Amino acid sequence: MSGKLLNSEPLYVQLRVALSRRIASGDWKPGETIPNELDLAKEYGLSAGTVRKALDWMEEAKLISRQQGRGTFVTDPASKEATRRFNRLREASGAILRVEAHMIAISTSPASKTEAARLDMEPQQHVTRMSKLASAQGRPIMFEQIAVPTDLFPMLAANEGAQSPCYDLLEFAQRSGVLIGRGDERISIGAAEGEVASHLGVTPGTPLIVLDRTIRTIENRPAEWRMAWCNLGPHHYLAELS
Amino acid sequence: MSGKLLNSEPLYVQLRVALSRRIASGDWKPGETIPNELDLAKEYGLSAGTVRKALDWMEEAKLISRQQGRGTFVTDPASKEATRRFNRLREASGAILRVEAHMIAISTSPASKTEAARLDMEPQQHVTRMSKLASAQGRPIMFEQIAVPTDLFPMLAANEGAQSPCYDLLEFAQRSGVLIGRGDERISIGAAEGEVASHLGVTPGTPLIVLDRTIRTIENRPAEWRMAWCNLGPHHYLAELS
DNA sequence: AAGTGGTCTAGACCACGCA
DNA sequence: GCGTGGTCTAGACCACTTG
Repeated sequence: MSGKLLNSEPLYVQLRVALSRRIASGDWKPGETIPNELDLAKEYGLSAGTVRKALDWMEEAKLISRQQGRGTFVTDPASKEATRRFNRLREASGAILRVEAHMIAISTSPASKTEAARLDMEPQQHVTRMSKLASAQGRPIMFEQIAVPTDLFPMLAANEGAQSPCYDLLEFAQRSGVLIGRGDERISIGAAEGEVASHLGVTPGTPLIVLDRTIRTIENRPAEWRMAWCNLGPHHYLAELS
Repeated sequence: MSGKLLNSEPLYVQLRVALSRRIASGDWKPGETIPNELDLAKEYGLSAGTVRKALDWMEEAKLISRQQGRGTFVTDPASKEATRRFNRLREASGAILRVEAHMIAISTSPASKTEAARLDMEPQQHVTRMSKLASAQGRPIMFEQIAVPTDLFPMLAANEGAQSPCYDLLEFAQRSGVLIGRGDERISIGAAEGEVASHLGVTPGTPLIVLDRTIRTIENRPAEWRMAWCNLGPHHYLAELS
C-alpha cells in the first residue's frame, strides 16, 4: 500500500524501477515469488495491464521468471542458468563449456586511466582488481584480469585478505544489491606474453583469443571490466546475432 | 477485409505470421507504411491491443519500424541500418567497420555432407556457393565462403552467369520473399592456408579469426551458412551480451 | 476448486509529426 | 487540426499448477 509513482516517465517504467529496487534491496529474495499481478496493481494503484508490461520488461532483463499457474519468481543468480548467462565458451559439439576457475590475486587501489575510462569513473576513485585462471578438464583455458568499481562491491574489498571463494560477478552483484543488465565484448587476436603465457602454459608468441568485456548494471553503469586471454583448443566462442 | 485466423495459436501469433507473409510477398514494399493499427484491427476483426502485440514482435524482429505520429514502416533491407545488422566488425574506436566486398566465385551443386548438416537439408538438394573478399581501406580483411539453399534463393542461381552485383543476404532475401530472423556465430582461431592466405595476402600460418555463422529465417530454417577468415589488424569483433 | 499467469477486448486519453 | 503510434484502464475469459 505504498507505491509512489509521480514523475513524468511512463508508469510501467516507474514501476519496473520500483520493483527492481525491491529485488536489489533484498525485499524479495532470489527464488521466492513476488506478489501476483493483481495484488501489485492494487498496491501501486495501477491497472493489471500496466503491471504486466513492467513485468514483461523485468522478465526480458532476466530479473524475474514467470510460470503460468505457479507465480512470478525472483531469478537466482546462483542458479545454473544465470551462471551461464555471460559464459559464451562452447565445446566443439556446441555444449556449454564448464570451467573451473580459481583466484590468483586480488587488490584495491585508485583506478588507472584505462580503468577509469572503461568503468566510467573518476581517476581518483578506487577499483578492485582480480586475476583468475579458468581450466577445463584440468587444462588452463583462460586467464582473466577483472576490475570493478570498489564502491559498487564493498564486500569484495572487505574480503580481500580472507579465504575468498572465487569471484563471480552475478553472485557479488546480488549480495551488494546491484542489478546486472547487459554487456558487450570485443574479440580480437593477441600473442601470449609474460604472465599470460606462463599461466596458460604456452610458449610466448602463441596466438590467443583476447576478450575485452564490459558489463553494465540495469541503469547502464559499468559494473565490471574484464580482459581475458584464451587458449581455447578445440573449443570456441559463441556469439548470437539478432 | 479478409483475415482468416482460425487455428489454436494465440491470435497475436497468427496475426504476426499473416502480416509477415504480406511483407514477404511484396504486398507491402520496403520503406512504405502499412495500415494503421486501428485499420488492421478492423480488417482482421481483432482489438487494437492484440494488433499492437503482433506489431511489437515484428518490430523486435526488425521487420517493421514504428514512428510515433508518422506511421509503421516496412524495414528496407537495403538501408544502412539493416546492412549493418549482421556486421559485427568494429574499428578500434568502436565505429562500425565499413567494408567493400567483391565476388570471387559462385556455383550451384548438390550439398556436401557438412553443408546439408549446417543448412538442415537433404544431401541431394542443391546449394549455391559463393566466395567473397571484403576489404577496408583497400586492405583485404576477410575471406568468406557462403552456402545457401538454392530453393530459398532461386534468383541467385539464375544470375550465376550474369554480371551479378555482390551477394548480400538481406537484399536477396527480400527479393526472394524470405524473412530473415536470428543467427549465431562460432568464433575461433585458425591459421591461414592456401587460397585463404593468398586472397588475404598473408603468409601461410598467420593466425586468423575464424567465423562460422548460420543465419535462420523467422521460421527458424537455416538460410545461410558462412565460413569467414579474418585478418583484422587493429579492428575487432563486437559481441553483445544480454 | 482456488490461484496463478496468459490472452483478448473496447474503450479513453496523451505525445508527436505534419500540413 | 488531424492522424499516427504510445500509454493506461477495467474487465472477461482461458490455460496451467497445486492442494
